[in-house]
Amino acid sequence: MVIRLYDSLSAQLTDFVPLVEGEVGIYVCGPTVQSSPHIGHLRSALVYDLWRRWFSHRGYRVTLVRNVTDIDDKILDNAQRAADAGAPEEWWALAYRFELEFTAGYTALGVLPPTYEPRATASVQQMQEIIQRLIDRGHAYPAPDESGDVYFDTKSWATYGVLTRQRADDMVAATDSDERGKRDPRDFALWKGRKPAEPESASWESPWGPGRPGWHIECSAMSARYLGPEFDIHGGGLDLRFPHHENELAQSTAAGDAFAHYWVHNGLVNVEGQKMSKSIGNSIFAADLLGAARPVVVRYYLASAHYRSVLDYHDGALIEAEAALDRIETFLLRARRRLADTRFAGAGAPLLPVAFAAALDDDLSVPEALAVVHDTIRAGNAALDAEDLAGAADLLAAVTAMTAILGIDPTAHEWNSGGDQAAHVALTAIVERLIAERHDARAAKDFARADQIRDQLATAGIALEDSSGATHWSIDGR
RNA sequence: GGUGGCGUGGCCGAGAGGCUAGGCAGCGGCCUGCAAAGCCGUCCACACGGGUUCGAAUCCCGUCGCCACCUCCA
Repeated sequence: MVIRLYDSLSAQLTDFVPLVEGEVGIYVCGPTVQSSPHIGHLRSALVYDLWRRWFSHRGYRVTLVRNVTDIDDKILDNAQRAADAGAPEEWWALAYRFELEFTAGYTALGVLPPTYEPRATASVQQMQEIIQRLIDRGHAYPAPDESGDVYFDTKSWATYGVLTRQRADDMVAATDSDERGKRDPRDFALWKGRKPAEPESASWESPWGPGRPGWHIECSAMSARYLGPEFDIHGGGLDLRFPHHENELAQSTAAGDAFAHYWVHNGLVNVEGQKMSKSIGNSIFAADLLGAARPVVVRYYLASAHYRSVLDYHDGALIEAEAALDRIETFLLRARRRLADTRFAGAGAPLLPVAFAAALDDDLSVPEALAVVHDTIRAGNAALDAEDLAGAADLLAAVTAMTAILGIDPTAHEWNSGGDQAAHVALTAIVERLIAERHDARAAKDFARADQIRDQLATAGIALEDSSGATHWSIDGR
């Protein structure tokens, strides 16, 4: 079965053909760690986590590289601002502090660590080598002023603009405030000469004088360093297509690297139909989102729209996701409860439904895959209703396998951090005592008393469900 | 000016020439002492106007509305 993906460069769905049989190398643009992670960063990381999980399931050996850009104008600006405000923090401390926030957000969401997570500052030498190659090949030039800047010469590269299908002449002239020594306004900085006000720690020696890398070069350097000059998939947010990815593509190919075979871009997240922006102040930060619902609910929500669609965050979005996930959780628990202590416990062929696999093969169509999950749950519930335990066991195994691949099994260990065992034992004793009392009341047809007990437990957030023979209790549906 | 995308039932959100997802909410039923959970049924939509076709939500043309990017961006 072949995996198909939408390649932004050719603008069409394409069969994925790996460079090396059985292997796939994926480079994803990670964050510039200049401020706290928001919902869009989480979605992006999750999208490539899902791609990675699916490729792995399909038997590929996946090398996923997601960088951290830890040197950049904004990081320096923010550090300077902190100093101005009387709360000095070194730029590298600031960058690392935010990097830890990103990692915490990813971890909470169940995003698996990438194979490697390189920092830009650790690959400055590799960047300089590419810049030198570009100069040697006539595609880059040191600025004629004394700035120490080096620019990519867009006019020298005929295919500049292919990724976003733009002709240079049609582009709106850059409103770049600092053109300095550029030959053309579209040229972009590969290397930025050190300015007197900038900290020495943010400066590296180079053949063109002390300075630091421009914004795009780090990805060209790190992708080549870890995946090779030619690799399979390059991913990132849709907003990075231009200029970031366009420039990466231009500089890498102009330097002689074959670069990525496929380009994948994930859609952005809007809030109440609007783009998130600092000026509107409508950003949904990772910490807020993860505080608003169980992490697995957030994961389900972020994964539930197709990865290339715009995802709109609105009031109630998490409640809807919670409802859908509760359905999954209720089935898993119900089925395991019913099958426990039968010969079907833990049985069931763990076969992935064909439709589920086909959906994910088709450009990672998680929405369709989720439809299969829900269809399977309906069939599983029906099997349980009909006391078809063999059938239920198979369907339970299928749902377990599907939700494991998507990382949305709410009963999985990763989402359940132990809790207080002693407290749980104590609670169980009390609740079971009340359930027994209610059982007696029901047997005596004293339904007023039975309902009173149920209502009291409900007030404490404990729900009772009667089924044939036994009463099941749970806290908040869990 | 250039490039790309979107408009689907009460809401979210897939699909992509005929078999017309899925979730949530609603309604009817079954089950239950009553519930809950579950099951069955129901609600059968694709911005608008033309066209192609035996057949269009899907293809083509046009119109309207919305959005993104064009050197800060996941």
